[in-house]
Amino acid sequence: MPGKTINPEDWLTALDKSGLRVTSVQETLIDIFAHSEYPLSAEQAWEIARQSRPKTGRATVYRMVEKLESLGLIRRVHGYQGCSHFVPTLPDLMMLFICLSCGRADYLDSQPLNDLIQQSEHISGHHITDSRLQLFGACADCQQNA
Amino acid sequence: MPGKTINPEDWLTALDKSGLRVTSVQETLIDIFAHSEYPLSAEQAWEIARQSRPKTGRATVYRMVEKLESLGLIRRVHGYQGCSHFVPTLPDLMMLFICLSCGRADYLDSQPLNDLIQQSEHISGHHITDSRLQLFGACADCQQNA
DNA sequence: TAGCTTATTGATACTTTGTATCAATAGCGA
DNA sequence: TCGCTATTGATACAAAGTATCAATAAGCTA
Repeated sequence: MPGKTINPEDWLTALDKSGLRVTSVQETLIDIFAHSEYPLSAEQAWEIARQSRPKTGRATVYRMVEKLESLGLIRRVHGYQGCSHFVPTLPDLMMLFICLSCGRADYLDSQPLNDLIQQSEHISGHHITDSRLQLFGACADCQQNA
Repeated sequence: MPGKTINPEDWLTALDKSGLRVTSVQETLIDIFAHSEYPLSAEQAWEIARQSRPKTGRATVYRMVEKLESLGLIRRVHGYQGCSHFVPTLPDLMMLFICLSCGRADYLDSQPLNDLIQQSEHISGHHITDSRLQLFGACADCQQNA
């Protein structure tokens, strides 16, 4: 599956700019989310964090996940694994595809979604300010290997 | 907000056909979901159910919500109120809009979504078998009254 | 670089949401 | 109407997430 990279440095900068202190827990968690190919829940992130940082607290991870989400650095995945998993946000690549076979996430160009939203606004008369779209299926790799 | 109607009779028929026994709890819950303008959680449905049927058990409601969902009679709303709320499924009207002001749900024609999915499949090479799209904003009514 | 201030952390307790168990109940066919 | 058995309600339990608060550590100041 095609991978787009994420720079943890940028995330720390974003946290710093938001007025928060930059701590070692943050670095650990940012690293975990930035490098995972799979959507992670707070619980899963906690488990991974404790491998390299055993005393990491559970509440701390939940708090940090909340912060990262509210800063827009990670986004919630709605769907097959429940609604408690998160993936890194990639700027300008908004549409999320999850492979039901290997579980990996892929990001698709959001322009078609933007068009759809405009169209729906026009037809319905509603003013649309936000959207959640998730696509599921078999990724290109898994189709070949099947 | 424009309302499309739902026939509880059809739901009971669907339950019957699925091999389940038709019981009074089911009738109560189907009625609740079919007539609510707002997405309801299992917990909320339980509260409403006890108004007319005080001894209704909590687990029973959770079980029934699960059944109704697996039969495709209600669908989960992913978004602002968490991911535990459900709305009735309307055939051929798949795209869901939730008004952030009044909370009501509206159903939009899903053809644009189908087009989008086809387009995304073509571009990405993934095989898309399912999708979740939710739109949020201010409905036509609430825009006027603002 | 040591000290001070205060945001952040970790541990714990708690709340909420959802699931498993099982005897009692009530659909529904005979 | 009877009898079989799926469904129910009550309870206990598990999982997911939040609140509290003393201890810790970031980062400023001198």
